[in-house]
Amino acid sequence: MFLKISNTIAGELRAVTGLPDVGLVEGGEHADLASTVAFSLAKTRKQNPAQISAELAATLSSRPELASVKVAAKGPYINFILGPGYIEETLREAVRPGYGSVPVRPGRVVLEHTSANPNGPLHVGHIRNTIIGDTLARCLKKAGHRVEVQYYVNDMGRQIAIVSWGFSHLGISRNEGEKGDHHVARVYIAANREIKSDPSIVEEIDSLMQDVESGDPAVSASFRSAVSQCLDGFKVTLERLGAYHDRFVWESDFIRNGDTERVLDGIKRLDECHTDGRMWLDLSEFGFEKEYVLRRSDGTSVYAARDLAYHIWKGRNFDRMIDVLGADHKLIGAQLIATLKLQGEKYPEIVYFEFVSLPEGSMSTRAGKFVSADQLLDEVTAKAFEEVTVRRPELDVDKRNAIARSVALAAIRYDIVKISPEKSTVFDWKEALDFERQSGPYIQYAYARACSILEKAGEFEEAYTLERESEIALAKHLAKFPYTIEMVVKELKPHLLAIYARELADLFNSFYHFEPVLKSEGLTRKSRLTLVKATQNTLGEALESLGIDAPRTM
RNA sequence: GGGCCUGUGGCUUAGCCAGGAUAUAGCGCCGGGCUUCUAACCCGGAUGUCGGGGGUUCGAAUCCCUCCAGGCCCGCCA
Repeated sequence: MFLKISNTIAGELRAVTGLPDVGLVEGGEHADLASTVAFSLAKTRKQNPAQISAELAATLSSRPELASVKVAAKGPYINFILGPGYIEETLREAVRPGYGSVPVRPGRVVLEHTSANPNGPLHVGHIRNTIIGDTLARCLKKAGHRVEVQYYVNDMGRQIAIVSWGFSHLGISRNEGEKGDHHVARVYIAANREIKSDPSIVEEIDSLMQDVESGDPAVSASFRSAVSQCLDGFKVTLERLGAYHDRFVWESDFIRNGDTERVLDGIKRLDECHTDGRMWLDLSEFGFEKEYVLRRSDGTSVYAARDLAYHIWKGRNFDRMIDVLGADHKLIGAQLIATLKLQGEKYPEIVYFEFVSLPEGSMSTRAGKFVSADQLLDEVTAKAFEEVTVRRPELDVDKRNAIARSVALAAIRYDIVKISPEKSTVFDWKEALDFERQSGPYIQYAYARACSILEKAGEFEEAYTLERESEIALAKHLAKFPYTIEMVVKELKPHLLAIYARELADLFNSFYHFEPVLKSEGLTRKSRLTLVKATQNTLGEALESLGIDAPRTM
C-alpha cells in the first residue's frame, strides 16, 4: 500500500514538474511523505522555493489520482498526508493471511550460508552468518523467489587434515553424551598443540592433503568420517536455531567429478594465467596486486580453485547466486568474482558481515577460545525458563519449556539480526539474556497480546474507521510491511525487517495502552478489533520471516 | 606499508549508498503508571561538537579530501 501510493505521488510530481528526480522523502512528523523538489526548481526558475511549493501543492491537490491524499505546502516542502481511504485499504490487505507475500517469480536463487569449517562446533560468530542467511532465505521466499539454501562443506582443507591426523594419532575418545562437533574440536585443539611442539608433523599433514586430493580411499574415508561427525553436530545446532539448508554440497565432490580440473584447464587458456610450477592468475586489471594462486607446485588445488568450480556449477544451475560470508572473505570474494567474470560465468552477490569477538579478544576454534552456539542456546533457554516460571507459574512444566525454547530462540536470533552486518560486535552475555525492549521476546509479547484480545473478542465484523493518533500511526506502519520485505530482498539487508518489526510492536503497545479495544463500542470496537487483527497478522508474518516463533500465549 | 569496514548522549544502536524541516530507538539515570484487553508493557524528564579538520551545496550524520582511533584482510591456509 505504501509502495503503491509512493509511486503514485512520485509519478504525479514528475508529471507536474517534468523532473526525473522529485525528491520524495519521508515526511517525519510533518507528513507521511514530502517532496523537496521546490529547492531544485528554485535554481532553474529563479524563484523562491516556498512560492514554488505553494503553486505545486495547489496543482497537485486538483489531480484526481491524489484525491485521497492531502497535499499541503509548508515553506519549501510539499507535504502529503494519507487519508482514511489509505487506512482502510491497508487494513483490508493486512488482515489477509500471507500479507506481504508476492506470487512466485520466475528464476531460481541459490543462497549459501554458514558453511563453517567442520573442525569444531558452530560458535557465536558463525551463527551471525546462519541467522543473516536464514532470514534472507525466508524473506526471499516471502518475496516470491524460489530459493535453494546450500551449505558448502569444506571437507578437504588443511584444518580437516589436522583433525584427521588427530583422530588417528591422539586417541581422544568421545565423552559420554558429547556432541560430535564438540568432540572434533577437542581433537583439533589437541592436534594443533602437538603440531606446535613438533613442527615436523606438518609434513604428515601435507601428505594427507595430497592423498585426499588424489583420491586415496583410506585417507578420504578418514576425512569423511571426521567431517560427518562434525556435520551431524552442526545439524542439531542449526535445527535448534530454526535454520534450514536444502542441500549440503561437499567440496571434495568437485575434485572427484573432475570439475576442478576442467575449470583449471579453462583458466590455463586465459592470458592472465601464469604457470611457474604453481598456477596463478594476474588480476591486476581488477586492481588486485596479489597473485591469485589456484594450484600448488605439488600439483594439488587450493581452496580457491574448488570454490571456483562450485560457483560455476551453481551459476549454471541457478539464475541468481547469493553467498553470506564473513568480512575476512572480502578479498578472496572479490577475486572469485573477478575470475568468474574473466571466464564469462555468472558471479555471486556476496553479503558480508563483520566479526563477532569476545570481550577478551577474537574467537579461535584452534585455541579453544569461543562461546559455542549450543552453550548460548542452553543458557538462554535456561534463563527463559526461569522468566516464564516467574510470570506464568500456573502453566505445567512442558508448556513452560515450550515457551522458554521459543523465547530463547527469539532472543538469540533477534539480537543478532537487528544489528546491521557491517558493524563488528562484541558478544555480551548480559545482552543475550535480556528479554526486554528491542528484543525478540518483546515482539513476541506484542503478538501474544494481540492474540489474547482477539480470542476474548470472538467473532466480529471488520470495520475500518480509525480516528485516534495511535490507531492511525499503527495502521500506517502496517502499510509499510510489504515495502520492508521488498527492501530487505533488494538490498539484502535483513536488519531492516528486524527494525520494522520492533517499531510495529512499539506502536501496537502504545495503542494498547491508550485505547481500550474490548471495552469500546460500536464502530470503534469493530475498527479497533480489525486493527488488532491486522497487527497480529502482520507481526506473525514478520516473525515468521525472521525465523522466530509467534506464540499465541507466553 | 597498502586495501576494505566501522566511529552517532555513560553503554548499545537506526538513519549514510539514492543530501532536506527541532538526529532514531533501547539500556542505564530521574519521576510516574498494574482491583483496568498479558507490566517480557506504557508515559514523562535529563543526557548529542553525529571521531577531528577542511571542502562541495540554498541545505551535510549523509557527498569529496585529509587526519585520528578500532576491527578485518594482504599464505603454494580455508
